[in-house]
Amino acid sequence: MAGRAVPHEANEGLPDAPRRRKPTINDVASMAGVSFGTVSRVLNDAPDVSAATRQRVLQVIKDIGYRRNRAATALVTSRSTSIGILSDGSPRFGPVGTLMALENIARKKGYATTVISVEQPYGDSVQAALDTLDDTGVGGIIVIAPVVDMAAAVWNASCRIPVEMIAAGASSTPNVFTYSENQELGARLATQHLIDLGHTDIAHFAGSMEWFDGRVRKRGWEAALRDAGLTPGLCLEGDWSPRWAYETALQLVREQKVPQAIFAASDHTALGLIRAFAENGIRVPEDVSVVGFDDIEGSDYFLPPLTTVRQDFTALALMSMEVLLGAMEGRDVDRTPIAPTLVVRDSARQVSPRK
Amino acid sequence: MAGRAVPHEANEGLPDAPRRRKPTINDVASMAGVSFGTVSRVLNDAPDVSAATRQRVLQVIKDIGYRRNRAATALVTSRSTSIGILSDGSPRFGPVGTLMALENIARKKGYATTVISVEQPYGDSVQAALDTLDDTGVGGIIVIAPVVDMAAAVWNASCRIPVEMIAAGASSTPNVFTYSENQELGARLATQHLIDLGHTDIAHFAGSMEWFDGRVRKRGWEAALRDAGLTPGLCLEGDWSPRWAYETALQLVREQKVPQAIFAASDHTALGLIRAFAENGIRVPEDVSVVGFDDIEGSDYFLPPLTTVRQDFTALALMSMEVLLGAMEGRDVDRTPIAPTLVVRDSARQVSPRK
DNA sequence: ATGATGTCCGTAAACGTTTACGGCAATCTC
DNA sequence: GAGATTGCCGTAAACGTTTACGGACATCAT
Repeated sequence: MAGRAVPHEANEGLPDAPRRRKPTINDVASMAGVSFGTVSRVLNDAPDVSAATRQRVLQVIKDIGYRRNRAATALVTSRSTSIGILSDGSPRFGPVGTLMALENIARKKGYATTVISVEQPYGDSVQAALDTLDDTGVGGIIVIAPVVDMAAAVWNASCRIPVEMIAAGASSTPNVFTYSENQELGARLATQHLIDLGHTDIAHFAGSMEWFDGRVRKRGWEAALRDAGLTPGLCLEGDWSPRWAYETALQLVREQKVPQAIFAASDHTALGLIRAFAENGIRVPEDVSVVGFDDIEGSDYFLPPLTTVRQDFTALALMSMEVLLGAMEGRDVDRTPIAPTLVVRDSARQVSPRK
Repeated sequence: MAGRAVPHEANEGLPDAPRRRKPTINDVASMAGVSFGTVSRVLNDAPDVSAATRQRVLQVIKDIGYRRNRAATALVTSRSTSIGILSDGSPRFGPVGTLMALENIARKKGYATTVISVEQPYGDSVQAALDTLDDTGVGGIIVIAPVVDMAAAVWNASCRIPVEMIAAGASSTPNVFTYSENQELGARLATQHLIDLGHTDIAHFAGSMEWFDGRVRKRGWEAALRDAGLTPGLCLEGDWSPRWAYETALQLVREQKVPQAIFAASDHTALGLIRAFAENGIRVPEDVSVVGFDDIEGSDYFLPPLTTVRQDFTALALMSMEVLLGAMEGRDVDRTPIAPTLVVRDSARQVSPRK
């Protein structure tokens, strides 16, 4: 039976090897010939430990692969090293982008993130999620609430720990403060670009009015027009989908009501309406100018490459993490919103002198 | 001072209200007139407690909003109610889709998820992330490893708790077992579709060979061709980006080497090459048939609507969660991979009888 | 009445840390 | 050289649970 190959679980049969139990602070202490108090001190970079001892302890820690038990620490300090993220389950561009960026920033700041998502109807589910997050010992919570109803649920919920909400254009309450990019500005940028190109008949294919983003982008469109002394044109309210935009645009074509220029509330929306036009021989940008919103991957390779507005999710995540950390530590931080940028490509052109 | 509106933080000024400390099991016990042991029993649905007492305790719990301290529980039981997800930081379609789906499934199964992402170079960072995850007390870890290097780092890492890797076509090791969709099948489906349409000159705009997905999709393309008795045509290896596809396709046009049909490794790739063709008067699908992979949002509204293959991330997440949970509980579960499906739209057509 | 049997409940110890406190040398002060 | 000071370290208690054990009381058969 010699030479039997047992590649892993090598300590399986050893009589007194401690069943792969994680080493504790006491193991370290006895191996280093000190008391657990001393080990705790070096773990926490506390003073009152000589350089020599510190070295020795550190060495033992490395040797036996000791890792601090977070549960025990959390229990006694009730401090935590992770932050919670509550998101809606939607796979849409904005929320997902924010989520990924948040995770990245948190990691760089040394925080783990635990995320929970909720689905419609948002009611108790939001409160429950907040509670669960609290239970897991997060120090603060960031809510990605693109949908108005979800934000309302958050406002109505109660929570011991700091809660920050990322919701475009929503207002802060004493319990939960909000942060977001200045999407209204983004919409203004888009619309203004169209105005600068000489267009006066500028329609809006809006997103869902159940979303803050939809509301705010529409508001920006209106405001830009108003400020330029133009009367807002057609505004159709949809659901962000290419399908809706396609069908709505088809309708416009049938009714011969195709506008000069269109600000689409999202790139996906733009995609749908551009196809509807293409199928009917209406060219973008020659016949109608279009600008989108989001700058999704590939929008630079649409036909035509889409002029759109880009949000900086990394900056957003960075700022909102800063804000949350500030709240957790009782600091006060600057809270001016991030500005999106216009990226101009080929889907909008100078108004043509036709007719 | 009567009637003053103080909607929240109501107990702020009360003299002897315990500074909003979370109630403990002892608080519940004393209020219900039992010992903490009894409360623990009702908390854990243990027997040996009379119906009446159970009711009373439950009522108190509800009244004072008691919630079990997870850290304390974890400390003593060393069991956990959350699972860890390790992902690469890439915002690409596949990984993100998987991530979102995993989170959803986990929540439905009553698990919280804590996610950490790592960036290149994957080396110690992967081991560190695994350790951190372990520290936070997760019961198992799912790694989303689209990139070969990352998977290698996982294979080389060591971890006390079960680790499952989602990596297309990678093999299991004793330490970490893998699971994935059958992307090779997906690629075969796409290629076979082109073959069935009568094409014989079928090129492949491949993804990155640093990705499992890129490798496996290429393998599927080759296999389908071989099985049909056809010799594989041109294969260009790229990086998933529309830009690369665009420039590569342009090159093909210049060299007059545009193939009859193309299987693009991703919808984004398809997007780029279609634009290159469009700019040069080459029509899809009239002049060249294209099928993509991913079925990203909006691909049904590309010009033309893209024939592509769709992965079922929900099913994938469900299965892999099942597998992980099985491993955590020592069960054995079925591990046959999910099959993607072909969704045919307008970008591929019967071979034209030109020339 | 006696012992056996069950039902319900209380108690002690443990999980792995942190923190506050106290103690013992060695060094300094005059 | 006596007292005060400093630098280093050990110890006890606490954090909020779970688990194993044991005890009180009522019920039942004999």
